Formats: sequence, C-alpha cells, structure tokens
Amino acid sequence: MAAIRGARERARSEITAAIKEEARRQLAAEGAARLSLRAVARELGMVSSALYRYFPSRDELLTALIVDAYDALGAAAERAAEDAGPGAPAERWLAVCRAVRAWALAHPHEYTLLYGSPVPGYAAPETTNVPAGRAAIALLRAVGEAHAAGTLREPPAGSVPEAVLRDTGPLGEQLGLGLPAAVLAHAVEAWSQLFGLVSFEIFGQFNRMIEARPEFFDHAAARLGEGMGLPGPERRTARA
Amino acid sequence: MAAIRGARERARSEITAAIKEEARRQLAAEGAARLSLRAVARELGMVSSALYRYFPSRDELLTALIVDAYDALGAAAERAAEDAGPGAPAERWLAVCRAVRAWALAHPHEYTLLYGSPVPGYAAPETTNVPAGRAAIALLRAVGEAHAAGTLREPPAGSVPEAVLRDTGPLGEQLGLGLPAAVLAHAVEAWSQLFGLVSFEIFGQFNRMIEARPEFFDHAAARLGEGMGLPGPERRTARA
DNA sequence: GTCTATAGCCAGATAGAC
DNA sequence: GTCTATCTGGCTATAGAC
Repeated sequence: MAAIRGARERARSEITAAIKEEARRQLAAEGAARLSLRAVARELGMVSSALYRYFPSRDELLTALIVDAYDALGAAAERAAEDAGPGAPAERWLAVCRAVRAWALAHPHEYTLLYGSPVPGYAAPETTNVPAGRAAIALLRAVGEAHAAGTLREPPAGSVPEAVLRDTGPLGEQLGLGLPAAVLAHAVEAWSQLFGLVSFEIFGQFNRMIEARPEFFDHAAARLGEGMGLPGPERRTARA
Repeated sequence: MAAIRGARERARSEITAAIKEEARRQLAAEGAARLSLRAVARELGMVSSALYRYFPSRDELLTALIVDAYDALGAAAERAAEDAGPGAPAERWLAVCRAVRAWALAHPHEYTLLYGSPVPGYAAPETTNVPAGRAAIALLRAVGEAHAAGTLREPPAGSVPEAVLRDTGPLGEQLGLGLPAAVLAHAVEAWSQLFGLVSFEIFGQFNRMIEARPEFFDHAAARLGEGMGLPGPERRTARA
C-alpha cells in the first residue's frame, strides 16, 4: 500500500515535471501570454482535460513556472555568493551580479517571465514573494557584510529623501540584515538598475550597439557596487 | 477631383487613426502578444477583412504602434530637454529622466511595448531605429553639453574596458555629439539603468516595497547623472 | 473599400464514461 | 486519472460579390 502510494506519487511528480518542462518550451516559442494548456497536452501526447488533474488552471501552471524560475535564479545567486566567500564585498557583489546575468542568458524566457512585461490578466499570488526575494537578499548580503565590517561608505546624512527612508526603514527591519535605511535605499536603486542592464541585454536593446557585453556588464555592475559604497578593490587593503 | 482625393485621404487617415487608437486599448487589455485584428475590427464596427486595407498584417499594425510610441516618448523627452534650457546639464538630465518616467506612467502599455518583453514571432523592422533613438539622444545631449562646456568629470583613463570603447567609439561618431568613447560608455550604462528604474516601477516590482516612487526615482536619477560625471548642483557654480 | 462567406486553425473548461 | 465529446468562444487570412 505504501509502495503503491510511493509509485503513484513518483509518477505524479514525474508527469508534473514533464508538464512544466514542456510549458517552459512553449514559453520560449509563444511567450507567457499565449501559454496554452492544450498545446502542452498535445505535445505530451495527453488530452487537454487530463492536464487539469495536475494544474487546475492555466494560471496555476504559470505560477508554478514562476516559482521554479525565482528559485533557480535565487539558487544561482546564493551559490555565487558562497563561492565568492566572505571578506571581499565588492567581489561578492560582482559575483552575484554576474550570476544573475548568466542565469538570465541561460534562461532568457524564464527571466522574461520574472522581469519582463506582466502577463495581462494574471496576478502572481503571494506565494511567489519568498522565492522572489532570494536573489535580492543574496545581493544585499554583500552590502550587509561591508556594513558590518565598517568598510561601507555610507550615504551622506540627509542625501536620501525622507519619504524614501520611510519605505526602506521598515523594509530593512523586515529583512533583518542590519542595513540602515539610507544604505538600503541605495541598494534598491542599484538592484533595479542591475536588472535594467540585464533586461536591455536580454530584450535586445543592445543589438548593433554594444557587442562586448560581458565587459560592458562587468564594468557597469562594478560601478554600481562602488556607487553603493562598497570598498573598491584598490581601497580594500588600505582600509582593512 | 483633388477635393475628392483630399476627402478620401482624410477619411483614410481618420480610420487609420481610429484603428491604432483601438489597438492601443487592446494592448492594455490583452498585451501585444495577443493583439488581434479581428477584435479591433469588431470594436470599430468593421469586419475583419476591411482592416487589411489599412494594415496588411498584424505585424504592420504592431510596427505602426511602436513607431508612434517611440515618437511620443522621444517628443516628450525633447520637450523636457528644451524646457530645462541650456547651462545646467544635471538639471536637464534629470528633467529628461523625469519626462521618460512620466510618459511611461501615463502610457504604461505603450512603454511595455517598447521596453518590455519582446513579442514572440515579431521582429521590429529597421524603420523603428530612428524613432527609437530620439529619447536616448535627448538624454545624451545633456551629457554632450557638459562635455562641451568642460564641466563633465570624465572617466579615469583606462577605467573603461578597451572592448567596450571599441563599441562606443564608432557609436559616438555615428551620433555626432562629440562625446568621447569612455563618456559614452558611462552614458549607455546610465541609460539602461534608468530604464531599469522605470521598468521596475511600471512592471510592479516596487509594489509593497517603495511607495515614495517620485522621490525614489528623482534621487536615483540624479545619482545616475552624478555617476556619469555631470556637475552636481552644488559644484556647478564653483566650476563655472 | 466594404461586405459575406469560408478555410483551417486555435483556446479554456466541463461532463460523464470507463 | 484518462478518455471522448462538447460548449463556446477565439484567431489570421483570403476569395469574390458589390
């Protein structure tokens, strides 16, 4: 009985995985807005109604794809942060930035699902919030480490508007990384700007303009880190 | 005869405008990927085949919408640059940034058409290139002015990778704004980062995180200008 | 330029047999 | 859990009358 349930559950999870895999292929070909349960079923040799046993609606399938993608991106970011090791926040920042870009280039359609245009008529449920935060937190840790070590150049007092601090203050407490509101404001700016760089590359805005994209990205991402106050490579030893 | 042709052409351009207007409404409701000639025709009380007299295919209609949107954004950016007047590049930079954001907020679905996910199966023709450049050029003029006035803090020699300079050098000559390759590299970085800020706001990534969005944007955009070497407001008089 | 009609497709979702 | 069948709607695009 237990064995049967085990076999059934394994079959179920294998079919679920196959559905998601095929759906990701369709994401590439048609885009999220035109993801079709019927087409997925057709490609898998199933009949469309059978799919409803695995995903109760098209939107649930979309949500599953989104959660998977956020988790994959988050895992890539966390791995890069760990590999970079502690003690060199600017290097770690850059490593995580590179990991984000590398993941986006390797999975452009999933990146598009996360950071491209919203899908009309679809609203992501709250369950996507935690996976969505993973990559951001991996980036913020590099800043948090520099702050904790006292090597972070902090924003001049009064330079960040009060209204913004009222947003980032509570956010910082919620994150629990010990980041002051002004630093977090700069970090959120850098975070969104980082995704501007990646999105422009993924969405083709650099076509016939920038060909040296890895170099361009590295340079821009490193400058983002500096702008946030991370100690530059040349300054690190002088301060340490 | 001439009057008849005039009337016919007026009717034609009025219908063309009505089609585009309705198509923009659909863009909002369904997204570019699901823009449907039939639905547009239905809403206008026309029959779908009649639309083909105005736009030979769905893609041509999409191209027309894209060109119109780039032109509207470019015009808004140029107007902001003119209103800001010469002599204060940082203010002009900020004014154009604000104009880009304001246009995006006022026309989120057209912004999405331009800077969101690519539409699967659609490739924009070359005719979109010139309109696409207008907003970027309006931004670059602020930098060019500071450079011409000698108030621009230029990137340290050797700080921008050679491979990037090989891209931005020819690009700068093509633009004819007299910008050195290294400055243009920083400008392209800032340009893409600016759109990162706008896209995150338009696409909802700041929901339940940043509420003071105008202040947040102004602060970030001004810092982008500073990072590009534009003279800060406090430094301007000291240098002039 | 607009119409009807048509070809040849596609979709999400449900009912009920097995 | 999968199947057939069905409902109800959608689409691009073309042919040919008017």
